[in-house]
Amino acid sequence: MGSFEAATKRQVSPYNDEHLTLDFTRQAVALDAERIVLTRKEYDLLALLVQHAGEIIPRHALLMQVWGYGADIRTRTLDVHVRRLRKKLGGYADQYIETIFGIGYRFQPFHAPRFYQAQSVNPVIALSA
Amino acid sequence: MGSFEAATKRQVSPYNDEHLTLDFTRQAVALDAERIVLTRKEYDLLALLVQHAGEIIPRHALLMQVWGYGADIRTRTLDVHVRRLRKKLGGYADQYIETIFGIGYRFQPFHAPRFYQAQSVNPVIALSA
DNA sequence: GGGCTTTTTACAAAGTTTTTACAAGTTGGC
DNA sequence: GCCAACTTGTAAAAACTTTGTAAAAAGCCC
Repeated sequence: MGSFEAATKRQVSPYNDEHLTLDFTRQAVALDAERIVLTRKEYDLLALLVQHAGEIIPRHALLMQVWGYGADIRTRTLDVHVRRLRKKLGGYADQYIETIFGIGYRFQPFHAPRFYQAQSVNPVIALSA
Repeated sequence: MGSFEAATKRQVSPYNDEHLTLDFTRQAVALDAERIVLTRKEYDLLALLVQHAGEIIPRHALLMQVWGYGADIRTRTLDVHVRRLRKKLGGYADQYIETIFGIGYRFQPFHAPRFYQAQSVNPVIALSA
C-alpha cells in the first residue's frame, strides 16, 4: 500500500531496462548507454515516477513529494517539468511517461511491442457456444 | 496508492466474470483480458452498476450517486454515458447493461448461453401471440 | 553580472462531459 | 391493432476541463 514517502524509503538498487538506467545512489541517468544530464527537479520527478513504475501517481502527490506543495496550489510547473523530462528521454518518452488524464502520470518500464499477444488469453471461452 | 479511490466507500475485492474484470482499487477494467480505457464518469457509472450486479438501479439513483444531481434535474447525460459504456463493452454490452424501461438500468454478470436453449431460437416469444 | 534552473504566463491543443435535437422504441387506453 | 404520450437511443455540437508548449520572468549561485 505504499504511500509516496519517497524521502524515507528511497530505493537503492538501480533501475534498468532495455534503454533506460537510473542509479539512485549516484543520481545518474543513462539512455541507451548514453549518460543524460538532468536538473535536480527533473531527476527527483523521474526518480519518483520510476520508483513507482506501473503505478499512477496523481498530480497532487507529485507536487507534494517533489515540490512540497500542498493540495490547493495552482501551478503548471509539473507539466513543464514533465515536458522537459520527456524531451530528454527522446523517442521513448511517451512510452515511458504516460499521462493519465485528470489524474496524473505513470512511468512504464520499456516494453517492446508484442505481436503475438493479440490472440485470446482466455481458454474458458472455448467451453461456451 | 490509496490516494484516490472513488469518492464513496466502495467494494474493494475485484469483480470478475468470463469476459469482464473490474479492479476497484486500481480503477482498471479489462474485457477479455484486454484492458479498456474508461473516462472517470464512465468508470464511476460502471463501477456503481457492477457493485449492484443483478439489481435494478433507478435513473435518479444513478444521477444522484455518480453526478450528485438532485431529483428534479432534466438531463440526458446518463443515457449518453450508458451508450458510450456499452460501446466500449463491445458485443457483450447488451447482455451486461440492461435497460429497465421507465425505471433505470441493471448490470447482469455474464452468463454463457446453454446448449439446449439454442435449438429453438426464441421459445419465449413462441408462447405469446 | 552571467549562466543556469525553476516558475509563471498566456495561449493552443487535446480530452471529457453535457446539451441539443431528433429518431426509435415502449406502454396503456381506446 | 392503433394512436398518443412518454421514455430511451443516438449523433453531433457546444461547453467545459485538463494538459502541452513556448517564451518571458524570477530565483540562484558562483
